Amino acid sequence: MNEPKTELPQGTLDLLVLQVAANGPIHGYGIAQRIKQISRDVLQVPQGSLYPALHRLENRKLLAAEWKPSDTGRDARFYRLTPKGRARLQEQTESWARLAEAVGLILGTAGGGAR
Amino acid sequence: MNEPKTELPQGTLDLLVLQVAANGPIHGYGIAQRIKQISRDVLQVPQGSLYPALHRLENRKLLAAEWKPSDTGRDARFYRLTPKGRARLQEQTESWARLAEAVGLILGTAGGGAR
DNA sequence: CTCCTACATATCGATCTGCTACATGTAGAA
DNA sequence: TTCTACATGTAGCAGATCGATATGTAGGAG
Repeated sequence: MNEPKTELPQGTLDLLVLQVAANGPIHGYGIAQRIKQISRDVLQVPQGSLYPALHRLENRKLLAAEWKPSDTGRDARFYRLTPKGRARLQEQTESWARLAEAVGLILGTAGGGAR
Repeated sequence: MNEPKTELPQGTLDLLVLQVAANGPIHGYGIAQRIKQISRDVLQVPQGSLYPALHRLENRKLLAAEWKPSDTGRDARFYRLTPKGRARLQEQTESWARLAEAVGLILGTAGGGAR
């Protein structure tokens, strides 16, 4: 009934999109599907977040795009990672790891740090 | 030289503050110190983020505050968790766990999903 | 005496980003 | 015909973090 809404913290969306795009050319709609699928429906990316993010990443030359027919025959915009994007993905991934570890440390305090 | 700047994604700060405040009354400055210390200097909370966050949390009745002299004798504002704050902390903690797991799944894709 | 650092709080404005709602259009199934 | 899946896009709002700036005390270095 009440599925908890997991909103994406700032910066997280870029990381996810870059990672998914790193696995080969894929269009926006597909990116959203994959994120949802791989995360077992935990992460759902609304279009209003997705497309602006894609445009952002393209403007910053982290992604490159071209129009090509999708599986269904209709034209879609396929994105692939640029070298710059690949570098950024690595940075972001490390940054996320640091953050996750640090937050884990703080949250671990609850049980009593010394335990 | 270039220490990587770990900026706090939206919402994360509240979680950290609530958690630290859960360990007993503490003033703002002390909260920042603790977060920095426990995270081994990975997480540093600027004043420009900290105090607005504290006011926010107080307005929402997640924290309660009172003026008391600190260890050094000067007056400081001590915060403690309200019952509502405790509930929120639990929610946020679970939410964070879900998010961290989901992001982990996506990032894990790099090595080859099936593996 | 003066300067600098640590303690302690606070606000303002810039900036970024994510979300809701809305708009467009095709194709196939019910 | 109506509804869903596919596929992209924009406008405007809401929310949060950050850097810069301000105030004031106390103690140690020079």
